[in-house]
Amino acid sequence: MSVTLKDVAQAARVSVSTASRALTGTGLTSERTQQRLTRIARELGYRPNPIARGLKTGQSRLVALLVHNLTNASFQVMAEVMQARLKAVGYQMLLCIGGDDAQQESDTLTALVDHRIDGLIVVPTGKNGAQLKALAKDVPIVCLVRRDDATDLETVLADDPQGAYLGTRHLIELGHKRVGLIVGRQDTTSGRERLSGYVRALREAGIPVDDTLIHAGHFVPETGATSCRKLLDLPRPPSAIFVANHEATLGVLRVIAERNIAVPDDLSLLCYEDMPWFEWHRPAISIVDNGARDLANLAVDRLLQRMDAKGTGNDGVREYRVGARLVQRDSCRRIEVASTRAGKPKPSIAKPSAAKSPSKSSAAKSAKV
Amino acid sequence: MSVTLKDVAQAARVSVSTASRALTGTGLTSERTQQRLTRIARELGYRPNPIARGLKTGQSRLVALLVHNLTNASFQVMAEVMQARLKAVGYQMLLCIGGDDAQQESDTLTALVDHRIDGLIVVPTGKNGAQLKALAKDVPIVCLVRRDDATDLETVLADDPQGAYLGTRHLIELGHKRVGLIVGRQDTTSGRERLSGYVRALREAGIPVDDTLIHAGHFVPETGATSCRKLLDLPRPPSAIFVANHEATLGVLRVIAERNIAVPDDLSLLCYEDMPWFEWHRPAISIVDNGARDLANLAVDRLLQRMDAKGTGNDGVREYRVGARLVQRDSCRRIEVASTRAGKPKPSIAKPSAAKSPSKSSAAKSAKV
DNA sequence: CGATAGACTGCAAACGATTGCAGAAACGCT
DNA sequence: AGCGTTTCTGCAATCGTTTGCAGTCTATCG
Repeated sequence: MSVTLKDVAQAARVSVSTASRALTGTGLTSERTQQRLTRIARELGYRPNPIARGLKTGQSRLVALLVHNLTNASFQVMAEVMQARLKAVGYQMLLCIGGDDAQQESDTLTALVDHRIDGLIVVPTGKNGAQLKALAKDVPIVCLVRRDDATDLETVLADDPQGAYLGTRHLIELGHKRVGLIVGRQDTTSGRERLSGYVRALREAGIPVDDTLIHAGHFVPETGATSCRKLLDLPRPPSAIFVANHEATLGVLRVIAERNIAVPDDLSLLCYEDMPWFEWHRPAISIVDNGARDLANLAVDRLLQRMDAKGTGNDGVREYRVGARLVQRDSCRRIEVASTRAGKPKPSIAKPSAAKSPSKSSAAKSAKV
Repeated sequence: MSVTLKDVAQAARVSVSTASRALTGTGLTSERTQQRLTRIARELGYRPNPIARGLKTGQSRLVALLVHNLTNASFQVMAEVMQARLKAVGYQMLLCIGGDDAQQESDTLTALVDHRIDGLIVVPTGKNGAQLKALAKDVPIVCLVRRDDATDLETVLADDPQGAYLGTRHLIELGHKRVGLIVGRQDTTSGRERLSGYVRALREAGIPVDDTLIHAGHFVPETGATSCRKLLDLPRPPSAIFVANHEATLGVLRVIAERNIAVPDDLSLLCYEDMPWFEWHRPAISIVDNGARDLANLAVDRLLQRMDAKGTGNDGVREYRVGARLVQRDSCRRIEVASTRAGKPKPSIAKPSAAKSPSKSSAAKSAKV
């Protein structure tokens, strides 16, 4: 079948062990034989068998990335970034789709460690914490994007509190007083943290938090649709909606289309995490970018370090954050008075009038004074 | 570290070989010892080491799926389907992103065979035909969605000629005489085949093929935008556009939004391959479904069969097609049929008759095309 | 010139499983 | 009881590498 080390050794008239040492560079080998062997190996097209090697060394040069699904565009770019990074240092990346099913995730997990992966980056569903914790003894693990509270694994998170804060503040600075929030389930890290960022921005601006403006739900488009309808049907509907639940975005857009709502003229819209077509949507949709590339890079950094420092256990830091940033496009508009259509005359005398740094809002088309 | 076969054998006071035979079920083993061993193995938490097993058997129980990217939604569902299917028969699926880079694809390919994968399903870029052909000697390979002309690999294709034919015929049956086609590069299987299906439907209906209505381009949104503009700017623009290039769809939608064109009142739109948000877009977009799930299933079927019938080489059939079907939603509209009885070439401009579709046509704030 | 360190090299034993072959036990039959 | 079958079990080799240990060779020094 394929060329083995033995073949190379025979061709070079040395023993297998010498060949091994020469090719791996380990051990003492004379300069000459080393060069000779690499040449011969190349000529013969020798490729070391990772399986045999793995059996002996206990390593596989395989790193797995386990995500629950790939519909979220961020995961696609993360996967690509990671694959490139890992390949550069000699690892093959295994991308596995865990599904939302706990059993499925669990099975995949054991299959992976059976295969003696050298490292694992996982977006935990939170349903297999115990297993993850146990596995962490055998293989370096880094959690991504979500924290699993049942473990104390090293975790790389988006700075969701900050991202949600930035987004909300942006809308407030544009003059919005009633900002609807559609956010994810409150039993997830991101769900909670984004809500808190939203609240913080409101507080900071002295705007009271109105519970009727906040909708938390599952990570599916339907959530977005129903939440959006409820928001719009409010007696005093919001002048801006912050969709801080990526998966809900489609549902929101659907309702907006259904009702022929003009964005941003009738309603400002801000979303979370980019989609490739957002900038081509009319109007182009402004977003809070959670920094997927940075997340991916940091996760790989952490994992590699962890894999190197095999024995070294608890090294202090367990949680990393990567910054979020606002990407302004055309779906948010400056308004003067908060509620435009609701009859109630709003006391426009906002107390601590924020808007100290209006920032050059991108081509604000209609900032009537 | 982990429990080995030796541990189990010792605990059961039998030899390793007996333990192996009992647990794998191969060979002759007494019913009693078999049960006893399985029990002990379970108690000890024994998990066979796939690496060691692989070294001996030459198999890895790993199957790879290599795609060039995951942005195409079809690939995501295919990946999920395949993973589930393969897991059910005891294989772990490796999902690899080849990128559009030939070198990258090539590297990944060799890494995979180095790891002794048992099978490979690949969406070939067409740039590594020679390598694929060589690899096919070592490992069963099935091509998916695209054919690599440099090889004679077994290939599972969508029925693009039929799909394009169905779509075009649908539009024709709705009364459209001028159907614009936006299609992929003509050096790809799908690009050519979809064009041919379009032409066939036209011919069959006695409609002359107008080259100015046909735009072939790269698999990127920009293609869709520029093609769409050109079509709309024609002296006699089409009354329907068939976007048979999935990746171009976003560009088309963008132009339609830009120009405030009312779909389907002013223009009928038919796309190829679903996206999860198509049914929520307003209007919901009709598509030709290429049958991603079926494709995935068939590919797995073929691969598994091929993996079983190891030695058996050329078994005749080399190309499989899975049927396409039309999914009618709201983006295509019947227009006044020019002539029901004779093929009278009637150049009359379609009048804006609103009678036909009772649906709440969207405000129609726009002028005519 | 011989001893000795130092630099390489080869032998052989792992790693954890599978598997051909031969020996042992159990069974039925005359 | 003796014999041939059948049924099970164990020994040992093997897959392709790595690696501890011991042996060989060269060169250097006294």
